[in-house]
Amino acid sequence: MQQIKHRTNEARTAATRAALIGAARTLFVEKGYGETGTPEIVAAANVTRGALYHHFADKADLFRAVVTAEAAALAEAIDRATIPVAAPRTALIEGTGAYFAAMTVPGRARLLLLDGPAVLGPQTMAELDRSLGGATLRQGLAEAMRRVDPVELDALADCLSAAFDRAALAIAGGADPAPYCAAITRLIDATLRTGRP
Amino acid sequence: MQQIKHRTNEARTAATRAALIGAARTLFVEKGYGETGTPEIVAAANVTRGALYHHFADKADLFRAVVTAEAAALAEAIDRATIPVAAPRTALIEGTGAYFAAMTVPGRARLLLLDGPAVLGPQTMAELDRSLGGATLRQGLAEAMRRVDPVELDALADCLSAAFDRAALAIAGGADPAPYCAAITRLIDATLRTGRP
DNA sequence: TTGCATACATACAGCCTGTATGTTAATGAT
DNA sequence: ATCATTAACATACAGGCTGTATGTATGCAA
Repeated sequence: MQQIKHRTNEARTAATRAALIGAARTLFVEKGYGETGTPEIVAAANVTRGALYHHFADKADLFRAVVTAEAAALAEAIDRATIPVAAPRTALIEGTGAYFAAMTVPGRARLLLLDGPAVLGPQTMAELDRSLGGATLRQGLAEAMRRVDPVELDALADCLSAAFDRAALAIAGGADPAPYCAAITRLIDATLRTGRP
Repeated sequence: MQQIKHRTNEARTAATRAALIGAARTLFVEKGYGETGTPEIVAAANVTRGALYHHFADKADLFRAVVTAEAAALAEAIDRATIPVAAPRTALIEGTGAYFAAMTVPGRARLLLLDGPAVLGPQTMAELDRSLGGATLRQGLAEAMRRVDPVELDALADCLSAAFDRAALAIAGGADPAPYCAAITRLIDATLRTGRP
């Protein structure tokens, strides 16, 4: 630990930011945003509060960085698992399966579905979702239901994703995944059936 | 304001509790749970912090009282609007309409759908919902879809109510209600259609 | 009326947040 | 290679907030 000579500034910044985000993620998941103090975070990251407030505007800004990283990891996991498929219905089913699988990462549901919306607001979370994960669900629905008004399709995608979120949260909370998967599959199939008479 | 002689203890308690819950509700809605301090609350309620901590264990306990009252008001509004109807499909559509109408009360969506779950936890909110609003949606679904496994029906009701919640939150956030109502109606009809082949 | 419990009010200790200021090391220009 | 500048911290401080401990007055029951 003594050979740390001539470290470039860029590397220093990356290291401390990563340490802070990692430690903060652990504590935010364990105790929640409100119950986690910055002294605790910097102690876990082996830095001082000065470093924290040098890299982040405030505690909420650090939390935003944690949530953004988590959303990016989620999007990447889904992208990685989603192989381009022909049938739109299959794509939707597989997509939600990938979503559920990626959502089992410990703490992810709490960060993205519980504390995130409360601390950063729903519109910030929606923008984040749009900029990263993209409108995968919306596109899948659009492809499968051509005759639906695009404005209603937006709302429909929003409501369906809320249903998926609730299922993911319930599973993360210890619920049996099977009935939720069945319910979600039923919901998708039922919705698709209304798109083409 | 000087004629307050010989007030019974019960009345005093009811008055201060009501003043605290009312003031807290206003501030929690305006600024959120985390950004609202107890000094602010007691100033708005014209009491001292001593009174607050005499009637409530801590700030979260006061918040719980606010959320409980809000959930009770929501349940009562829905009960009041829901006239016993014969057709189960009509009952479901009317029920969600009553839910949306009751959810337009300013601040209600934030309290019940945003800060509530984050501060009190999803299971506490679910228990609260169960003890007050009851399983209206679940019962309606069960009546319309006899052949579905009860366990899956629970999950289905949970997911559907999440979709309703998202719609209510979006509308409370300024979104156009029309497409959301259309999407929800479509979702209900599509789901019901899967219950009876 | 007298003793007790309730309903507060006040004071205090500890923690946490954000900022201001100081210090060291890297970077860019000469 | 040197020097000025700036980034990357570290430390110290002020203010506010939470929860508790203690004190007081009023309703209540015997």
